[in-house]
Amino acid sequence: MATQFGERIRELRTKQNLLLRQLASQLDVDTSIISKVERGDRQLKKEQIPLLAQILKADVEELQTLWLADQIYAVVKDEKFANEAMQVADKKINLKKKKK
Amino acid sequence: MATQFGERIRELRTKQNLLLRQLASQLDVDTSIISKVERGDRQLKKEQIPLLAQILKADVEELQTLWLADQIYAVVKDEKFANEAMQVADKKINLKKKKK
DNA sequence: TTATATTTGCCAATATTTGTCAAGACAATA
DNA sequence: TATTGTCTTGACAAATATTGGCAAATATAA
Repeated sequence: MATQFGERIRELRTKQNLLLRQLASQLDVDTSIISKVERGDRQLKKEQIPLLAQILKADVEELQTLWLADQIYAVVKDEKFANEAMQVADKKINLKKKKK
Repeated sequence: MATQFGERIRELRTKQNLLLRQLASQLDVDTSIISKVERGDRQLKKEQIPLLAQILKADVEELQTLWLADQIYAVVKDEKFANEAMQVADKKINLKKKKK
């Protein structure tokens, strides 16, 4: 299954008639990396997202959220108790938020 | 903040009057590793959970769930859009489940 | 104090991730 | 069919992260 992030990137890129190689060159990585990212074979590095968003004229926060969702999914995807673990993690996240 | 997993392990271990070194020896790792795991400085390897559960006479699935929750939390803990990403990931998880 | 338990910082070994390159697949078209 | 351009894939090396163990430091108890 492809990643949310990758699918969105491809969508944005093709809508703007950008070639993989053009996007790659602006991001300063090899074309193959973007190809893999869009297909969900690889994760982009978090630090590359802001520049990517800029190139694609996209909302950084949207891309960061999709990227993060992919990271979460990667961790739980084959786990039997994914849902239970998500709930436990969720509680902790919101506990932390309250504290602030 | 300590991990859910680590806190539970310590709880189980102390209740059974096991020393770090005794638990460590049964798990065949250095004492310091268990110390770090219990304090949340380190994550235990997933493969070690079944044996650990056995030693502590605990429910494997409970420990696996706590462990997984910690992995999720580690990924999102400093992220502004943790909640949004969790929601996105959640959708994907349950989509997958339906397919089966 | 002394003895024992736990914690901490550091290192080496191992594993994972990242990026590049080169070759291959595929489609459009001359 | 041969050519061109785009995209995909796998192999590899370099960079980075993780793991476990040691030893010194610290805490706890007798």
